[in-house]
Amino acid sequence: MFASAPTSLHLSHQAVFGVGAKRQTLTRCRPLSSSPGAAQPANANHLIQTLCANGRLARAAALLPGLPAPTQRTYESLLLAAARARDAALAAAVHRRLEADPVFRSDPFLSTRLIEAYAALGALPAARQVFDETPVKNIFVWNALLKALALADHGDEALARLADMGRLGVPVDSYSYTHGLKACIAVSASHAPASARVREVHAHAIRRGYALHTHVATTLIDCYAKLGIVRYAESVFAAMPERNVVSWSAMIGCYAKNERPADAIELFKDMMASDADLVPNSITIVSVLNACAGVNALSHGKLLHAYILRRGFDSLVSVLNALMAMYMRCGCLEVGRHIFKWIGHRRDVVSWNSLISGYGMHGFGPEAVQVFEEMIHVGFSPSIITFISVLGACSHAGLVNEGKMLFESMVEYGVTPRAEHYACMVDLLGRAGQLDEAMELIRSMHIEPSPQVWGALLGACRIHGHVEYAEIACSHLFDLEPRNAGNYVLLADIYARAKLHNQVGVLKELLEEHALEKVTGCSWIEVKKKLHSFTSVDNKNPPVEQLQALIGEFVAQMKNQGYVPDTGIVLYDIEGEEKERILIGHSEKLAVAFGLINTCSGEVIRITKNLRLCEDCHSVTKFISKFTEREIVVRDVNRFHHFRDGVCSCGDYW
DNA sequence: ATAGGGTTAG
Repeated sequence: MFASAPTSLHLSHQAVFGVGAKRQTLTRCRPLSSSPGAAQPANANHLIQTLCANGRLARAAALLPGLPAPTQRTYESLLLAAARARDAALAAAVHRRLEADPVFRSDPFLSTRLIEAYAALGALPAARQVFDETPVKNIFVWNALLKALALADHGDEALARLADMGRLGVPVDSYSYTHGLKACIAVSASHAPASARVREVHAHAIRRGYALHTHVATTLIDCYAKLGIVRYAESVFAAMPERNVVSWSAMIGCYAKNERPADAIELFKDMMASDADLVPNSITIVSVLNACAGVNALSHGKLLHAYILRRGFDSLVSVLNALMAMYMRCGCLEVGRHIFKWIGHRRDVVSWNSLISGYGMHGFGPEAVQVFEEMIHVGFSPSIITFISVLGACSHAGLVNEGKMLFESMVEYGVTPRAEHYACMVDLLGRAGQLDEAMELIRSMHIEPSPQVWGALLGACRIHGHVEYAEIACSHLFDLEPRNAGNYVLLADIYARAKLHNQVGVLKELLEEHALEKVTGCSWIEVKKKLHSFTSVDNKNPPVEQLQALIGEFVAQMKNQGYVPDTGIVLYDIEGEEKERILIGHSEKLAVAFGLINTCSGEVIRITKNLRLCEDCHSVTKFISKFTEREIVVRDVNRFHHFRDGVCSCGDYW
């Protein structure tokens, strides 16, 4: 009676969960209680499985060698646990045991689990070996290999394996495509560019009738989003018959990632209007909040805030982090700080990073450093992004010594400085006028300086009129990013201010020769929940004339007080008066004028600009804030400027 | 048995 207990227990376990019988048909099954003398096997199998489930891997591993007959379930438990705990030694031990097992050595189910475990451990060669040694490769085995290739960013090999499947007549399924596509978008060293690989798999999926499968199509959208090919993502999305929250979220995320936040918000509205059963989840919310932050659409962000509270999404830290970041990026630092407090003990590194960068972008350098110190004090480990945030904050506030100390301290926290951190330091030193030190730092770099590093130097050269270093920076930038018109324009600007007109001409020819278009200055403002945007070149709209006239009146007032328009920067060969007219038409001034006309007195005017704020707009906006007694908050590409009573929060340092 | 979308950065 008692002797047979383990066996009957085992059987009833299978009967209760209803899995054993099914698995017996799928795979070979070891006969239960093969030797009557060993009451151990069934017991030991259960024990190992229990230990694995409770994370006690060392004990489970110790029992394995002495176990004469492990079951499929035992192997599976061990492999899942090894993958979860990143225990490479355990995975290898199970692998060895499995190879010596006459019953399970060729079992495709366990091969799949083994490949998955090796993939999770980053051991691609071992995963490949298991795959090669599996005699009967079912679709699960193939898909596990494709997943391993995706995790290891081996796009070309994934493509080759998909081709193998076709040649061998293995039917490819939707899982094969999703894994294959994920492998394709890797940018690591490979033969074919990522976009070519994705298009190849896309074409393959079309031929096999899988391109509209919900998971496959959603993955395609995400791939094209990551590659920046928005129109392909759009066409996949448009062709889908059946869209769910995930596909909508992927398309919204595509716009948000590719600098089209306004389209992301519009698509979210479409989603809400399209189907009552389509309910946004936390990921949708986070994407849309990010888009709101991107266009400074505070009123829409507030609507989402209300939605979050109504639906209980405020229980999720990720949502609160995104909400907090949205408020701060829309100019409401205080609200962001309040939400940070509200998150309380649930805050994670992202929350801390957000607060630091929030202070940074609003020019509160010392506060950002203080938050950094507090974060360390309460036991958080700073990440790569923490340092980018805090160094950026130092840069905006001109905290050179603090920045240097933080940069030096990075190694102590186990964070190796990357090009991004060097770019922050070059920016910090350069803005502060320490151009020689900035140059020295670049020369001391043990990694290749990125375009961002040279770009930071070039930006500093523009502020301080340093022609020599600007030329050095550009000699690299023209090589690294030949199609970036901004670099040519900056250098031309530096030459123009140095009155080197011949060189200005040379650069203008270069721009035309390569048909490079500079980014048009664009500013926008939200009035009555609607975004109104202005560009500098657009002076055909009748309302713009009215706005220019208003600015003209302010400028006339300012001239009486000794203001001289900053016409040194305009690159065209035109007369002084025409230059002034162009300055008056700068998009940021137009947006301010529009805000003055269309908002009530006392209301804060919030403007967003896609480029750095120019000196002339900065001076004029300071004047307007005093003259009209209006608070004006301008967000440019880098930071916030709070204009109040003729003074800007940046202290004219930006 | 396996799979799809998100947050912090200059």
